[in-house]
Amino acid sequence: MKKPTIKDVAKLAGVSFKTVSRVVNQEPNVSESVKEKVLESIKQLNYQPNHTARVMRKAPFSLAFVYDNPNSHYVIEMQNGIISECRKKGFELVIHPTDSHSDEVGNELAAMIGSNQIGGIILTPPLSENKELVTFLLSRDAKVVRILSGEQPPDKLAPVLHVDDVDAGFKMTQYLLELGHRDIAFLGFHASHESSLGRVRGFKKAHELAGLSFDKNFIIDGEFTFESGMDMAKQVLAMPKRPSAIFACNDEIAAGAVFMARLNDLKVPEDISIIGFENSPFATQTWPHLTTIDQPNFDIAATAAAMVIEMMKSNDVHVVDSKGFSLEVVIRDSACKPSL
Amino acid sequence: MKKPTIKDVAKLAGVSFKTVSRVVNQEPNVSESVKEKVLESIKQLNYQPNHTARVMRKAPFSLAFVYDNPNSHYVIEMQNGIISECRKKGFELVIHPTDSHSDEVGNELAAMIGSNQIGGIILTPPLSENKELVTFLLSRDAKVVRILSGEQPPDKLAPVLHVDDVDAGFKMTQYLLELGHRDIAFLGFHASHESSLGRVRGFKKAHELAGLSFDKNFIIDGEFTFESGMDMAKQVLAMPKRPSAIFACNDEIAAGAVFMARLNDLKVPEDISIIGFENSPFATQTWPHLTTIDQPNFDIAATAAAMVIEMMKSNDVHVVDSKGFSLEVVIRDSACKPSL
DNA sequence: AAGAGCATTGACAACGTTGACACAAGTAAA
DNA sequence: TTTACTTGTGTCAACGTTGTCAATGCTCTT
Repeated sequence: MKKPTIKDVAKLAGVSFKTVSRVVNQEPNVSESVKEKVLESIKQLNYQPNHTARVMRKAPFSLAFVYDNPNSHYVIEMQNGIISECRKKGFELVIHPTDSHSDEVGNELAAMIGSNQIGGIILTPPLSENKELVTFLLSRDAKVVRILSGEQPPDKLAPVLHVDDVDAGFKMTQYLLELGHRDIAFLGFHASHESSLGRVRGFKKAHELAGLSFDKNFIIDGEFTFESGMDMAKQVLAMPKRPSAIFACNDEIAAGAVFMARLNDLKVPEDISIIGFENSPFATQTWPHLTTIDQPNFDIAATAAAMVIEMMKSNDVHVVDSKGFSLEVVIRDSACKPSL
Repeated sequence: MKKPTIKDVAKLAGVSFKTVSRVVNQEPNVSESVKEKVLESIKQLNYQPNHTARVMRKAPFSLAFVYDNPNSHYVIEMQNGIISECRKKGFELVIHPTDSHSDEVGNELAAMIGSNQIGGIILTPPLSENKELVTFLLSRDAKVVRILSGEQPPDKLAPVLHVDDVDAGFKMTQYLLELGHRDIAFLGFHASHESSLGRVRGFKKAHELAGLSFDKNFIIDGEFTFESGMDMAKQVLAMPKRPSAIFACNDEIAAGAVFMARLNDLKVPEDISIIGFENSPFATQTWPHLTTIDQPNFDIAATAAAMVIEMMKSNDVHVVDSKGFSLEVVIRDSACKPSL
């Protein structure tokens, strides 16, 4: 049995296929009686408008989510956020994992735009930091939304969802300072990592504002991994003046640090407070549960999707404004007042 | 500047647009000289065939990956496997997260099939176990491939990729028995979870084959989470006759068990061996690194994708056969010979 | 040299939809 | 009563491809 087309419905309802099209698209100027008849026929034949033909006459109903991120939790949260918005609006999501070190991304995306497969693109770091890429995509008529770390959008090229890492780092540090900690180690400094830079900046800012100095040796370089977290914690715990708290740049580092603390017979948080960043599953899969910063990835992604869809619908880049997201401290069990 | 169409290319090259179509589709019977001219024009105009129009005349070039799984690592690995295959074959992936408890899945997918958005579907557990759903989708002309746990495909409805959990459970248990363990606890029995059932079956089989009995009290019910792992380990460690090894049904459980062992001042693996299952990032993000079973999710997914694509291309369900995957033990540092 | 056969190319319809426009009938304004 | 506008409906072209078939010209038989 072939799939029914609009013409089959029209024949059954005894009207022209254009009238059926009108009913399907909820256009005005269809009499109640006819509309009813048509809807009846649609149900009877189980008719589904052909999405492809539709796209051909209108614009693409798909957007691409481009990522280059080893953190599957992050990707899935973003992805789910985008999808939830797409479902609401009747759009489709095409995912595009990539390697940001490859020059191919731009061309691949351009090809998808050019072939009408997608109309919009959501870019995450570090791709979203690549100004050339954005400009190139824009020149190809893509609607682009970027998710970036930073207090403010860096330019006016395309709308940006900026996540305020400085503020988050500031809040978290302030929380630790208020608990009474004075010697806080920062684990996970990474010069080429925007988020890391923002978080240290907030870390410093909080100290300055409180009129406190901090030991530069307490800022440790490292990767965003469990193992690097163990290494960095090892360094820090071996120092003559051991910190009373550890600010880990993400939850994996924090989990590694917690583990290393235990290996050194230190209880968390009684002997040493350790906080994370991201509120990933890790945060509740380690013991104690991590006090951390919640990054509302799902919401950010959903907002980004809503923006691109808006831009695609109105065919205008300037229909939406950039938007900032501030992150909040989630208090759990891995930090407390320092022991005297 | 509008996107160039096949007709623009034809005009520039001074041939009919049908000839251009032939060149683009690499059809035979085009003279070298003409082909060259056309390719030149294509490059000059930066022409991209309109994917949508193409789909309308042929069949859909998209397949759906349907999942209902809280494990983001699993989802991402599958997803990446499918995409890698899609890229090679010029297909597109549409992801469809869902709630298997909802009755909507079938209708949603049927709508996507009906509207020509997708042609094939890859189903993962527990959705793939739902025979009604499969039958329904098949009746809607979908090409379906299922990924299931089990030694053999349960029916001939649609091709199945079956992962042999019994064999894997068997191998892992055998490994522990060969190390010399005689009291092994099984953490994570779950009556409605096919994989879990298979793994226990292998666990029992290995004992039987070795002519050994096992303590039924050592088979503990629980969820596939870190916290449940802690709970179950707690139960088992409190038993009068403490096991010398723990068979955890997945890596999260194992990580929870490792943690609980440490809380009880037991060294892993010296005092107690703990093995995982799945070889997720968890396995190397806990200390010691977990001896576990590797599940080649990426390969399984890629194979599944290749199958669906084959079925879509030839428009025949019987063009591919079901396929079994056997899993292998990955030896790391969390299991050793029992102390005497 | 003439017909058969093949390689090359083009004209045209078709896919299933939407948009532009036409037309008939009904309704309000003159 | 005529005019003009509104409402409901239909006809047809168009979107950018691919499939069908016909036309051309060439080579190969005999």
